[in-house]
Amino acid sequence: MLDPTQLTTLRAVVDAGSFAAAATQLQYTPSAVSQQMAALERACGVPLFERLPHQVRPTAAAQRLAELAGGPLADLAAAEREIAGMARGEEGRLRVGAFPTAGATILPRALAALRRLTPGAEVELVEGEPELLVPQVQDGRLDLALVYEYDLVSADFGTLVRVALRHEPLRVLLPASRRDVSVSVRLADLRDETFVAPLEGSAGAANLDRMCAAARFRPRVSFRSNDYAVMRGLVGAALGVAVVPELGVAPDRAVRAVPLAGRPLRRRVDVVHRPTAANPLLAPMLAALRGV
Amino acid sequence: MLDPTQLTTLRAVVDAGSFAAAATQLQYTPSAVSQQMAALERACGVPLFERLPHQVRPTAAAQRLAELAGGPLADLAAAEREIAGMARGEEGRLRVGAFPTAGATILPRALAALRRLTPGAEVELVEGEPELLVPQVQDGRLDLALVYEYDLVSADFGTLVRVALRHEPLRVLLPASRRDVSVSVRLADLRDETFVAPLEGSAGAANLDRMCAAARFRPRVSFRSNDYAVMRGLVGAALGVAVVPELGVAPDRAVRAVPLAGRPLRRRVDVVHRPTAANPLLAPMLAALRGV
DNA sequence: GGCCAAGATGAGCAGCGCTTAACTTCATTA
DNA sequence: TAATGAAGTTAAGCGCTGCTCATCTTGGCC
Repeated sequence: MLDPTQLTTLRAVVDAGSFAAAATQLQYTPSAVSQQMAALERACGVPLFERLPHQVRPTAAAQRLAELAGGPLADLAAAEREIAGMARGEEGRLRVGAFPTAGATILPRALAALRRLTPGAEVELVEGEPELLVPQVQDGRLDLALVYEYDLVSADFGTLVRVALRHEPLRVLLPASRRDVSVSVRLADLRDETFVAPLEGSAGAANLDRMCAAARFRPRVSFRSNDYAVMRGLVGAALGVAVVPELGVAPDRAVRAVPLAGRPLRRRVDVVHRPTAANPLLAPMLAALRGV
Repeated sequence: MLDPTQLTTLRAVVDAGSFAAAATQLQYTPSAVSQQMAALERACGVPLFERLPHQVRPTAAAQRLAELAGGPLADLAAAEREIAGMARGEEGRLRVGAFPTAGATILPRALAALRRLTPGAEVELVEGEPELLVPQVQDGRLDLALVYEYDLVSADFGTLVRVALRHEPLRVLLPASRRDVSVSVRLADLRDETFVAPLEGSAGAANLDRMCAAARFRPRVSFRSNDYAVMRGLVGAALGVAVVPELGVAPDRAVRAVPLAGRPLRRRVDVVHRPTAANPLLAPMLAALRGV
């Protein structure tokens, strides 16, 4: 492979018209230019200069080579600049996963902060439950993901790095018509209620089951959904009560959200990523998330 | 400047999927590949691989870089091939000058021979008198030139290299009607003739003057031309006699060409070029010319 | 549990490419 | 004609680079 350094020097020589001028321009000694050009001639197997007293004259081969080398040298420099931009996080793409509620709440604010930090970055968003996102982070399809884990339902994040973002207390959703509870409610007092529960098999459903088991009852379930808006609607229609994390609470005149009495049970929200911080945008994104 | 060797290795790694496979493919040791990629990462300032047990996974930056580098690397290789072709004389251009008669006689045969030697070569032809061509060879506008020099009119070729191609005897052109001379003629016997001479100031005219001066007379000139066909026409019309080199003789029933008696006076035909054999096509062309 | 494969790391060594310095060759100028 | 200076070349020296070889680490696999 022809040496780009020598080709750059060749172009400088052809442009400047002499070894000495090219040396000045490139911050070399004339000797270095002379040796580089001699080496390039050896590599090409063709004379690149006619040696005249006090000057050199580029041959047709040298002029052609200088011309041919211009494009690739510029392209390499452009590639270097683009990669440097990626290194600084000015360009590049970050693939982010998030559980549905986070996508609507935490993420937009974090992404706004990221945009301020790295205006050129592209972000690809994937919504899904932690069980779906974690494998994608592990195998590299995602750079990071927002996931949750109930205190009572441990999840497996393998070797991924977890950064805790927040701990959400769980709330009980009651129809607004219910006046029999005030500032808080004990779960055991809900043993005779009908529950609006998460879908069977989900971490939320397992969490509810374990909470109730700790309170010595099995919840009677009337409806199931993983969509907190749906759950609120059902509760507001007095079709049951629900236990949801704080992010699942929204202003709704038909629904009251009441803290649980006793030891606080929570859902933690984590961001997970591979230990290798391979994407330069990962650090700013983590910073943005922590700042929310 | 990013190192093309490392970029080539990067592409091999991204293609092959592992350092070891790339090493095998490129005839390196795995250690060399590992060190090259570490150096490239240092140069880029961005992780190019996620290190997993027993494998590496190229990051988005690595894939982008491999993609970006493909073009320039291929272009550099293509440039190298083209220059190698020029070095072998398979392509490239040779700029040849020749005096007018040579252009019609010696050159075509030499160029046919050159075409056999280097089929891909391009030849640029310039016709002109030696006084015009020699400076063009000296300053590089021509690679070589066919020139002549009369024995009696020395020419200045500066530092150019001269290769003698042939020595042309001079001939006297007489109207065919002239029966008073047979196998040869002494110049002194032509002292009362009218001459068809080369243009004043040309080497041919100087040659005629000096020849005649040596024979103790000044030629009476009726017509002047540097075109041998014109001169033959004038002689054939019995408007004078002429002295021309052998290349100026052509079959013509109205004209007889007779050798000069006495010490042979000649015109030498040389090829001249700069001492630096900078054009790879120069050597084959010289060979072709010598072969004519 | 032992083995193997992939990659990382350190030592060592050869070669490359720079600078410095001295030399050659001309052109310019006194 | 001699001195000066500029351009290029060449030799010496040295530090850095980049390879190989050897060794180590890690984790999958029989």
